[in-house]
Amino acid sequence: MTRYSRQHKIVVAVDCIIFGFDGQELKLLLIKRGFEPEKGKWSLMGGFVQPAESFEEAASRVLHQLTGLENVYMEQLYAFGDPHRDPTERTASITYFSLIDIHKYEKQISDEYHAEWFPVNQVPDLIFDHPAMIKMAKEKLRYKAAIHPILFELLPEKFTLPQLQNLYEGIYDTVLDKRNFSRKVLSTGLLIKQKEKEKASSKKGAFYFKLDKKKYQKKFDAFLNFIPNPDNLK
Amino acid sequence: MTRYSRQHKIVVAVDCIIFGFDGQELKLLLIKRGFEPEKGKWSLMGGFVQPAESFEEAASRVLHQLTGLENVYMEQLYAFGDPHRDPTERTASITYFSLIDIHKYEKQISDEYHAEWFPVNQVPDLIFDHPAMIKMAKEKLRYKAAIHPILFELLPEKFTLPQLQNLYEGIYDTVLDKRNFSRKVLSTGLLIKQKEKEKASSKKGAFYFKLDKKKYQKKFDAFLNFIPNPDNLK
DNA sequence: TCAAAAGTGTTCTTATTACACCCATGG
DNA sequence: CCATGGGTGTAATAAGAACACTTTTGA
Repeated sequence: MTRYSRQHKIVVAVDCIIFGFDGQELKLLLIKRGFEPEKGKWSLMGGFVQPAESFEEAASRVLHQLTGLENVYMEQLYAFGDPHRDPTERTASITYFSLIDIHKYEKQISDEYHAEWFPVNQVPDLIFDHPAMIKMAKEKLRYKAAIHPILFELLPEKFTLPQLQNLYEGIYDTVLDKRNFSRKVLSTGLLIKQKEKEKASSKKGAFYFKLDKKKYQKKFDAFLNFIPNPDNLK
Repeated sequence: MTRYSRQHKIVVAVDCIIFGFDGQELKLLLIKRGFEPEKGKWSLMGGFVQPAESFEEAASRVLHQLTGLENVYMEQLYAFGDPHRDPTERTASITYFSLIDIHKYEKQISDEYHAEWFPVNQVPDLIFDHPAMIKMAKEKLRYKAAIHPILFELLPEKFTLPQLQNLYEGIYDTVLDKRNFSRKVLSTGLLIKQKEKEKASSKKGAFYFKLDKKKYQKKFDAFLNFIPNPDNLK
């Protein structure tokens, strides 16, 4: 068969913007780049797309390499293609952002890559256009979480309402009324109250909830509205 | 400097999903593909990314080639990268969707490519994964237009409320109450009433409106809510 | 026994929906 | 003079926001 013989060809990589939540603040998993150029500098976890791989497969592979995790929430963010974004050679980057339960990733794997979690607002200097990627990912997360029940992906299987509220407050850098928050969240029908309480962070203890996975699938694309005035955010 | 010498390289193309509205229904501009493989079949307008071009630049160039238009609404949709999506040779496609005023494009240019407008729900057989691209673009348009004042991009500078309502009704395949619709639209403050009326489509005539460009810029990312129950759409 | 965090109810305000009549005009 | 499509108002309902006290219990 014919080929597009004279066409310009480009190295294509994937980069993963990996979010986690430690109960206090939103964090990003970054690695120390292991090869030239910019070896030893901080970077998003990435990798080159291999001949038999789709972009999604490459991104899942890369995420798995770093975290040991599979089947986590991941979506394509944006294709970065500026011809000079990597000074070595033209390289496009298809970026993916994922939300993981920070307690589930395998630290020893992560250690091999010299990975560290950084608070989203205190990331170190990064290579190339990775700061722009992170900026876009943060914006998209805030945008999407204001409408869709996406943040549960960052929490462990069982979590409390105060934990969930903390997460929203952290992401939107705001303070929410707990009465209104719990009413709104519970009114979605997405949460199932457990019998046990989390007793570590308060004397009274807070009830655990689990996600109702079936309803979650169904409501995922629904427009919720967890954040009162998404317009008025800082 | 070093190069990623042994890395797999990929031909990268852009494809444009071009929406227009003729006053009656939402349409897509498609071309007859001019080269092998699949020469003569219907296709999205596309082109290969050139060495010095970013993806955005390539997409703008391709759109301009077909329509003669510049500075129209365009946003990146998705990067399609399945290794076998083009049987000739591995080719990634970065897709962009744009909204144009259907009356502004230059028909003679379009004729060179044997381009035609098709109602979005009656597109012919298309090459490769172009049907999936169109499906995604339609979904994104509906999604986005339910929240953001994006559909004005499809209308001429001056338009009437009935025209605008027709557009929303067409895109959501629904019927809206004109009293509630006009109240909601006008309450955004985005529209400036003109003195003239459009007299072609009714005896009484309908007032023209123009977009308040400044407010439009400001409110573009705001969450509006033109469609009563985005959840309950068919 | 008290400090600290969890949990819950009511009122007010605003937004959304449903719904029906008059207006202007060209034929 | 009437058929056609444009334009407008009101009342009922639902959703969102503001707000404060009681409960539990470990130290």
